[in-house]
Amino acid sequence: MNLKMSKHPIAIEDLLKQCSEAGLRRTAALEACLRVFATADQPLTLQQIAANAEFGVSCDPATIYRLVSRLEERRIVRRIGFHSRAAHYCLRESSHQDYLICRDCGSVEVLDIACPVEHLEKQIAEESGFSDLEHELEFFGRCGACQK
Amino acid sequence: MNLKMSKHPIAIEDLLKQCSEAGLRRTAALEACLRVFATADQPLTLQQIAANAEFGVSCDPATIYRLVSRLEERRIVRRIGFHSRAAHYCLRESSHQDYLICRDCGSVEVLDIACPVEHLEKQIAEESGFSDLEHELEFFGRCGACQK
DNA sequence: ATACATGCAAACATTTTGCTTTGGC
DNA sequence: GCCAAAGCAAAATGTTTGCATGTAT
Repeated sequence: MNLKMSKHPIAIEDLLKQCSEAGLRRTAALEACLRVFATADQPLTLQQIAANAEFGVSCDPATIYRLVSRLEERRIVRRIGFHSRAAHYCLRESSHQDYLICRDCGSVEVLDIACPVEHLEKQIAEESGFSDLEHELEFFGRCGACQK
Repeated sequence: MNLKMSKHPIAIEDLLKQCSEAGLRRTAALEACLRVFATADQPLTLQQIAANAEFGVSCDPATIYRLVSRLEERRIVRRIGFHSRAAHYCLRESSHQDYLICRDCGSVEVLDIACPVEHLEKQIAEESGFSDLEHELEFFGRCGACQK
């Protein structure tokens, strides 16, 4: 089994169509941004998007920020990881690493569940050459209070 | 089954002992910080630590930053989530949400694995009252290059 | 006494917003 | 022509460092 993702080519035109259906205008920055996303083999920061060779045009950071935010709102791209700007810390003593996080209010709950990926972790350690593997599992959603 | 974590009391003295064995001095800020961590029911930001009622003493943000960094280095606390300061984005089109991340160089690889938590996600959705659940699974470690 | 920890101030990186101008529809 | 998007500038947020002073060991 190969762990790395096998990339099938993504058609920019399809993405552009999605965007226009979502009410976005076909601008140079949008096309550039989609080109970068479509060819990227890993998640990118806003800076990395701008710096990518595929991007081609020069563009203000604020523009990329707003553009990607729009894409995120329209669920064409996803922002990964904790959405909070600040880092979170907890005692290592507690072995829990599974979280339930509200997208809206940012609340973080710790889940008390049996970890389902122990076996997977071993396999990844062997195949990837990474050492000292640990993992975290996060569930993102909208909490009861924020649904109202 | 109750998803929420059941907290067993954590002895501050034990933590202080760990710290002193790790070469840290027993300062007011250290004690305050451990008090907060020991009573917290979720991961905290540096600001939340300082603002917590348990903290008690007033203390410069830079001090807390360095203190928690020291605790992290000594593996007494853990920093959760992507360690990068910048947010990462990717196309939603690709359904992959499993990552292998190097703690040192920050590289992010996308893993092509069958997701082991579908079932769990349904259960959590039912029991938590959260809507629109999605999840991410991250493996953190040290990549081959960074091990040298 | 010494080295580690703190406070204060400043630099830094990134995100976010306000306002004007440009350009897609 | 209208409204969304871009550019530019500045504020906001959170992290990180430098240096002088304080304090645990």
